[in-house]
Amino acid sequence: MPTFALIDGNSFYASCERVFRPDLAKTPIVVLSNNDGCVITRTREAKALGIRMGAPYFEVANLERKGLLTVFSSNYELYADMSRRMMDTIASLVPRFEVYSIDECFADLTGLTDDPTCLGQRIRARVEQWVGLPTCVGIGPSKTLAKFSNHLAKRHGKLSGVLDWGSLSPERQTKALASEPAAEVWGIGRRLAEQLAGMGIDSALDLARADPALIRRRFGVVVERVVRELNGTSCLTLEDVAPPRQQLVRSRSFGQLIHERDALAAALAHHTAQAAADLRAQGSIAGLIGVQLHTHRFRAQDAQYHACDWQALPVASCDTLALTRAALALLDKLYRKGFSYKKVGVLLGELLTGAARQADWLAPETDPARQALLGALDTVNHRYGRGTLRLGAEAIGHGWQMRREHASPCYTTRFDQLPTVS
DNA sequence: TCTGGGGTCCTAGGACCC
DNA sequence: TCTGGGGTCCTAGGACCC
Repeated sequence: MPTFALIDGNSFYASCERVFRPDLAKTPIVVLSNNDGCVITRTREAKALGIRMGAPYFEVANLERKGLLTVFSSNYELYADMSRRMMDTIASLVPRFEVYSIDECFADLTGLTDDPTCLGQRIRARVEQWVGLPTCVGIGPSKTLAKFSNHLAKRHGKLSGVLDWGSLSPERQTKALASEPAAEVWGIGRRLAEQLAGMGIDSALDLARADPALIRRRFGVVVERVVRELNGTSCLTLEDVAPPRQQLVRSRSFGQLIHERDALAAALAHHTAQAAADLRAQGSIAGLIGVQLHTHRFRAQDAQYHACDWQALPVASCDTLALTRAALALLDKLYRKGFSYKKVGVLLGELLTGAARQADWLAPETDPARQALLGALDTVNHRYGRGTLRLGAEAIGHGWQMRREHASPCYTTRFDQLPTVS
């Protein structure tokens, strides 16, 4: 029987901030979405203040003004680097693992002779000591039960952050499933939870006891797998090699509404440059490029315009210049004067990676001089920070930058922002 | 006044083919 | 009156995840 562990960081983004701000160890913290829009991470203390997940910033600004809450703009450069350190540390203790998201990973503990709970505690202790981040570990015979155990480990302080499903008696397992709503189960979102409730399936236990054949007919194979996994039959495997991405999207809302084509073009050129760099970092080329343009969807009084168009690239490419040219041409097709724009984005599709890319014998070799130029671009931007070297197109318009009024330094990735010892 | 961004998978239905 | 049965590919939409 397989054994999976799910390890995830507690209030991950906020915990990353705390590593460099020990003065905030016990205080309520929230981290905001891009553009300081809404709350996406809350510490336990912030939850205790009654702050909702997804609450718009203005709802919590009051608490901040009174000094009851510390607010951070999201700093993905910092979180991504802390994530890498956390994953490297976990890799030093488990034979195989899968990075599932920025703050969590699955590990395969099948066949290990160690007691799973002890191993879970070792993982927690090492991540805490080496990286400074608090984690919880859930262990079970399926990924879904590992997730569920992790959820229980978070909820019940008595468990000291680790729960092995296999260590519970059948009676305790039944009680645990009965104590949580079906919506807490991985793979059951709001819509499915509503439909399940209509069938009298309210708790995780109800779901575990549902007839898989009936569930399959009503909801398809995905939910059927959830039911089987809840009963300890593993249907999902550990994917330790990440499949290459199939598409890449890069878009941001603006800090303020934009009317002029040039400002849109500057923002779009910026997103395209970032997307092209991401593409090169994973060794892919794109065959298709798209641009999307949006007005502010929450401003009902404004005329709305939402447009998107695609263009096949003559040659699949990861070249910043070629992609930017194509993106700007699409923008000029889509742009209509007179609207107040809130967001622009670039989409790259038909990505080819690795072997698939080699097999594309129709694609001519990229010009070596151009390759050297792109290599230099990536090297400089990696060493001195993204955006150090960029195209002129990014600089022709202003006013589109994100709002990030509570940004912390990139303590670990920029020389000029290293933490100093006082 | 203020409400993010980036992914994946599955299914149903239509076009088309033999 | 009768008017098959599969396949594949593509797209749109819906659901989920973090």
